[in-house]
Amino acid sequence: MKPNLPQIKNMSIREQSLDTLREAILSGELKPGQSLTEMDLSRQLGVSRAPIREALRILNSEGLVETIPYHGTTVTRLSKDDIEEIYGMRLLLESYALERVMAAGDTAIFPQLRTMVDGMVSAGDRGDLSAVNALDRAFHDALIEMSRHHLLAAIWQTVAMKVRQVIALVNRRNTDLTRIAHNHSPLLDAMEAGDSALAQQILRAHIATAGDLIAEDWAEPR
Amino acid sequence: MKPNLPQIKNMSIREQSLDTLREAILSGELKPGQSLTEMDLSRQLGVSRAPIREALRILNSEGLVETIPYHGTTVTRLSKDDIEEIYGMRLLLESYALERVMAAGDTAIFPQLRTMVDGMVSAGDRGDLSAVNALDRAFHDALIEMSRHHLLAAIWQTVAMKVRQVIALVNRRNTDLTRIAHNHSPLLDAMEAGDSALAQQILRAHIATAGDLIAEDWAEPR
DNA sequence: CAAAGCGAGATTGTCTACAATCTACAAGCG
DNA sequence: CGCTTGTAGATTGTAGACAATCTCGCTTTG
Repeated sequence: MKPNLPQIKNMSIREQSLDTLREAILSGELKPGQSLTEMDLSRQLGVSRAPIREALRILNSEGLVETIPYHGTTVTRLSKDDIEEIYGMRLLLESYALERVMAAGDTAIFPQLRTMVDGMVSAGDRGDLSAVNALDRAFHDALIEMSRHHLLAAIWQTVAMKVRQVIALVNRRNTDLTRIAHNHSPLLDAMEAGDSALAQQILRAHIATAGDLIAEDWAEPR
Repeated sequence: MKPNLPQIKNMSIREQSLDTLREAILSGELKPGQSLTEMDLSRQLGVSRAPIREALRILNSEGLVETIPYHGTTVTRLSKDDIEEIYGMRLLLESYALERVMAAGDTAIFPQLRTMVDGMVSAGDRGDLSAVNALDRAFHDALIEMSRHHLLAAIWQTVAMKVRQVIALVNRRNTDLTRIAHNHSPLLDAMEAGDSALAQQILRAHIATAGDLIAEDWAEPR
């Protein structure tokens, strides 16, 4: 009944441009401080300036770029303070999500998380960095999703984007990644055991550790 | 040496349109569900569609309007669940801000807050609704500002907008307002006394009460 | 009579051209 | 020499025209 066809591309040029630019920023392809001129972008993407401009407005309100009138648009710079703020906010939001998930007491959602954790651990053991990152993102996104709070999910989106950008810009040590991968297992254990306080404690330590590792390595660019 | 000239207005048409539209939505002039056509807006504001479109993209990413391709843009509808989410998020963010403010221990900021509270109480006593609302907003904005957390402030912006919109759409009872006005005083007292736990408790009760009062009165439109 | 197909009108999506503004460097003036 | 001023080039801001798409009522057809 639902063939689930691959949904032929039906996105407006604006949205395609938006996705392309956002992906380039989050992946670190476009680096903080880099200046973007509408003409260049429109030439590179083979479209006119109008949809590019609208995409840049959106990126601007998402905090990924900054525009100065008649001067130009640049990818937002990230300072060490910014990173600490990002991880502080991340902790606040995820902690709230976890609290809601635990309060709801819906155990049916745990197997899904377990699959991700297992995958993450094995990916970490075989040193597949990008797989660990992808599953890590999926796990935390799922946690937010399961909290069933639309506004929280929307805000999470913007914070998670910044987290992604930061991670793409630092060279994570391999050992850190495996450690992070293995950290998810006890968190989920505590959740499954219904031990809300312990789960909170592990989550806090997990995120704080990740944030500190990043902040340590952060080289203030230029 | 500094004649302090009145800084001639130099905002782009896009920004002026954005401010005008946002203000109209937040004040309730443009009601949830109302449809906005770009042509109408550009005629009413006397500008072309380009800056209107860019303004609408921004409002869309702020969650104030929703756009369906080739169909139109409408002011985002608000359900009772939305209001509960908004106040839940508001509580989370303000509580975090208060925690940071108390941890910083900078007492120099309190007189400023005291002035607002005094003004709010007297405005409440003489039944000046709009003054109470304005000072209430100023108080909570100041609290966020004093937490010295740029990302928190940015996120607060979007949540505070929704709060403003909600408040503009309900008929607040006069008695509620004076009660809310007087509630700020003990909060500030606890802050000045350095009693972080009590301040948190009062803040939580204050926001939760406000949210419940709103949610009670909320008539699901259409 | 019901359902599919067609077409007019309206609305959004995109493009191109032009205007306004900024930066930088050179020319003029004390 | 130092400061102001003007001009050129580049970039963003805005406008208007055209294309693509949707909605909805009408017609046609089985």
